[in-house]
Parts: sequence; C-alpha cells; structure tokens
Amino acid sequence: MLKDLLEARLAPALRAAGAPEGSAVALTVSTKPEFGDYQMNGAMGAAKRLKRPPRELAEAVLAHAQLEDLVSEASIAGPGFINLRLRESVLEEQLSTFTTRVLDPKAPSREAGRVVIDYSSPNLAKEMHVGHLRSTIIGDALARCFAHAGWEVLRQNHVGDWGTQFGMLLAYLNTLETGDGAPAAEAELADLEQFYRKAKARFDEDPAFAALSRETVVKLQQGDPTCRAAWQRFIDVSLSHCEALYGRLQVTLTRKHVRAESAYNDALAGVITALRDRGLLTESEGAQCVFLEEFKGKDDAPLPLIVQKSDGGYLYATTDLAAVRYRCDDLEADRALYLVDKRQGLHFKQVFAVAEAAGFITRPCSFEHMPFGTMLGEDGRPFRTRAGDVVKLADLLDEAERRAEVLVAEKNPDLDAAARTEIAKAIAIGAVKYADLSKHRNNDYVFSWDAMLSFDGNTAPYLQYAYSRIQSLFTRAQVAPEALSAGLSLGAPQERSLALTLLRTEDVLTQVREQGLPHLLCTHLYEVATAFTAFYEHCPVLSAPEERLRDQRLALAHCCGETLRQGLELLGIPVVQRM
RNA sequence: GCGCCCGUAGCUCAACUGGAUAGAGCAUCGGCCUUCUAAGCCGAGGGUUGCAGGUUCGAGCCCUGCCGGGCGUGCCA
Repeated sequence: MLKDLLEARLAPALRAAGAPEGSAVALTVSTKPEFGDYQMNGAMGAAKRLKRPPRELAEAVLAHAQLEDLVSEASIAGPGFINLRLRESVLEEQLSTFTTRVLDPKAPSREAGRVVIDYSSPNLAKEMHVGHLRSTIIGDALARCFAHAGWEVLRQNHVGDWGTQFGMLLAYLNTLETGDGAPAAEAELADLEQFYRKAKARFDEDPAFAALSRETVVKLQQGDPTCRAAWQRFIDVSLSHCEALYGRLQVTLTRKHVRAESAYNDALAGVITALRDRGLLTESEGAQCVFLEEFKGKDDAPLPLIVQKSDGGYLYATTDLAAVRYRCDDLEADRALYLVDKRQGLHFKQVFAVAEAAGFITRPCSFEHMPFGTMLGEDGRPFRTRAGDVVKLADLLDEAERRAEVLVAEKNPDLDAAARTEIAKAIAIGAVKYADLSKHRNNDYVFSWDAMLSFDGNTAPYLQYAYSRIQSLFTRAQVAPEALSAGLSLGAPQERSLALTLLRTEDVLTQVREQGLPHLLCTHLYEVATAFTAFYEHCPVLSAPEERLRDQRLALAHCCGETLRQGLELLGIPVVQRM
C-alpha cells in the first residue's frame, strides 16, 4: 500500500539522519490537499528526543531518502512537516492491481491466524431486542473483516441458556402442557417476551410455583431426562427465533456457531480443581474465590473473583474461565475477541488475569474484551419504549422496511413490486446496521427511530446509491469491466483524489482488525463515496470527449464500485444494482 | 470511598493515536435537474473541545486539580 511504500523509504532515512532506534516515521494522510498527499511528522518527534532543530533533521531525512521514483514533490513546512506528493504513475500502477490485490477475498493473504469472535450471545430466555444489535452487528462485521484478510474465523455464539430463569420458564411450560394441553404451549412460545413475562408474574405471585421453579433448575442441571427434553425444546424454539432475525439481518451466524453456556457445564468442576491445584483458590464467606493482588475493592480490601457459590453453584466467571480454556486449548486461537457490553469490563479483566495466573493460557493467544456502550433513549436513560418495554429487533426491522418501501416507491415508481421490495430490504438493513456500525463502539449512543431509519447524508443508502450509479454507468455503456484496457486517467483533481482515497483501503482494513473498530471502515467508505460523487459531478464518463478517456474513467469507477461493494459486504450490508 | 468510561457546533457523531486553520451528517438559510439516478451537488452561518492550571516547537488527545454524567465495585448474567 502507498503508506507502506513510503514508510519503507522514510524509516531508513530517518535512521540515517541520526534518529534514535524506534523513532516513528509517523506518516499520515495530509490534512490539506494543498500540502500534498501524505505528510511525515516523525522528524519533529525524533528531533525533540535528539534535542536538535526539527527542520534541520527534516532536511537530513529528505537528503537521505530515496523517493524519486515515488514522489514528485517533497518539501518541508512549518516546524518540520515533510510534505509528499506522489507521482501519478505510482497511483496508477497501484490502482491497476488494487481489486485483485486488496479486494479479492481469494487474494494471497498476508495475515494468517485463527481468531475466535464471541458475539451476539443473546439470552435465550427472552426475545432479541435492540440492545442485542450492537454485539451482533459489530461482531459480524469483524468476523467478515478477519475472514477477508485470510484469518480462520471461529464464530462463537455464547448464548445464555443455563441460568436460574430457565427453571421458571420450564416450570411454566410444564403447567401449560399438563393443563389444557400442548396447543396452548405452542401458541405461547411464539412470543417469548410474553412467555417470559407471564412466567415471571406467576413466579412472583405464586410461592408454590416459585418453589417448583427452583426444583426444576436443580433437576435440569442434574440432567433429569424429562427436564432436559423440555429445556431442549424451549431452546430450539428460542434459537429459531434468533436465526430468523439473523437471516433478516443478513448476519452470518448459524446454529453451528452456537456454543452455549450449558456446553461448558461439564468443564466447570475441572476449572475449580485446576484453580485449587494451582493454589489460587480461597474460601471466603463460604464461597470459593480467587484473589489476585491487582484487584482491590472498597477500602483497599482484596476483590475476589467468585467461582463457586456457597451453595455449590457455579457462576458466569466459572463458565468464562472454562470458555477461555476451550478457546485456547481446543480451538487453538491466536486471538479471542469478546464483543460484550463494557459494563463487564472488570469481569473480563479478572477472568483473563485469573486464567493467566492459573496457566489456562497455554499458548500465545491474546484475549481481548472489545467493549461497547449502552444504547440510550432520547432522554439519555437506557433505552425503553414509552410502555417501558424494550424495542424488539423484529419490530425495528419491520418499520425500517416499511419506511424504505414507501421511499423507493416514491423515488422510483417504475419498479415492479418484487424489485421494490428487494431494494427496500437492502436499504432498510443497510440503514439500521450502518447507524450502529458507524459510531465508535466504546461510547454509549442514543437510539432514535429517525436517525436509525434515515436515508440521507452519511448513511448506508448513500453508499448504496453511489454503487448503483456506477452500475448504471456500465449498463448504459454496455461494456464489461474486464474488457477495459485503456488504463487509468488521474489528471483531474477529482480523479486523483478518488484514487488516493481508494488506495487507503488496505490500511483502514488493517486498523479495523487491529482495534476491532468497524466504524473506521464506515468513515472510509463514506469518504470513498463522497470522492466518487465529486468525480461523477465533475468528470463526465459516458460523454467524455474521447473513447479512451471514457474507458479510463469507467475503469476508475469500477475500482470504486468494487471497493464499495466489498466494503459494504464486510460490514454485512448488501448492495443493489439500481435504486 | 475506590476504579473504569464519557463530556467536541442547536441535535447526532468523527478526528488516522501528540501535528498545521477541530471535521461530517441532520436541522437552518441561499443556489443547481431539456447532459451519465436531485437518496445528489455547490455555497453560507454555526466552536473558549465542561472549567483551571501544567508538560512542549505543537494538546480535543498526555499530567494535576476541580465541575457534571454514566457504569462497575462478593455469591445474577
């Protein structure tokens, strides 16, 4: 990539100019087009450490750097910025292999490794609501990004299927089925949210039922066959609800990615034993705990990670420790990413630290909590409807598709109903996902129907629109992209700018994987689409003065279209040929 | 009390990890459809980056102290 090319020349020059070992080149995209294409800021940083005048060092760097074949202009500005303008031939050469080198998923990958991505992980006791959107969508985008770069991706849907609440739900299911018969149960299960609420109400008002619920949990965890069978049926129904949503959202999770909490049940006792063998286990107030030096609670009191309750029951820390072992030993992951709410930050810090101390991390594997913020309502409180309920994911998608269909019908009345619905779905999914993906995951964010279902400005439909315009160019020109052989023209500023933007894609994708931040890709694709639109407005393609120029511009448009298509696909957002 | 996160334009968010004059979208105002899709484009206004210090050639970003908000802090997940 461009940045690598330049860095390969600048890093030795920086050393040759006398900069200390490990000095960063600090190459960034120019803040202003007038300055050039890229700027190197590292001379100033190195000069500070050397206590030398920064401009002098910058000059020395330029004197040592061999840049002639890459750069047409190099100059020093301000306190010691080195501004670089790339040769057009370099851009053209890089771009000519861009789609096969960077975009093609079958391109020889420069990264190889195995990454576990733990995401979505809904609680099967309830229906999925908008709060599950973030983990599901961000995780899925990351899974796609890693897979694209050549990683082996192991999706792990760590669904909650084993908590205390399942006793209650099973007991309720049982009363329905032994009462008026099975049809009632079937009907009730169709709406898990209702089902949960009714079971909870019964639990709260009927002590006998509450007692039965608690017995049921014990029976379930002991492996009682009848109980297990009922539980399995409930889980199946709930999972099929999730799958329906994954399908609608075009999320890549399937049943084979489910690795539920219950799957670790048999490993929990082993976790306790192993901790005891390592001398890490301490009994405190009746519970089995691990105390590590680095974790302090109130008044500097030691803060435990409780792994077994005083009644003998295990906790989610125990399950997560078992999952660490599984992901490390059995899955042999190099990285394990946890897309989980940031409120669990301390929990994962403790779990990972205990796993390390216990020797559970038996091979070089990086365990990383990738936290995300809470979805808030417009009042700044955790998101609820007016009635105090959560918004169901299914309802959000229904509304998104409804609004999109109205808009498509209005913008493009000639489409037949089938095409209209298909386009509306793509737009709806895109808008909903992009609204979430385009924000920095670490921050809380405000849910707004209108913002989430907006189709104007920095939204997925804007990107999809740019793509469909490119497709339209090819439809009208009646040329296949593969047939273009005139090379590229990058003379116009808009052409050059679009090329430069496209050539940043690889760096962006690397950063997305390193930091687990898909919003960087959103921002980049928006810049691509913006650069394309400027090009489209200023550089006539089909009516270009010469056929050669037309073909060159078509080639550039094709590069851009492929970037948008592939980029959107990495975000899990479909493109459409027309809209 | 302690710990983590956050505070950026009226609103919603960015800012390539310390770089040049802090950028987008929505909203507001003005302009552009007999030439490739107006879901678009061009332009305008809008900022003491919560406050006060400090570090340095340079701070939204780092350090200190305040103010304000969220979350977490032993047997739920």
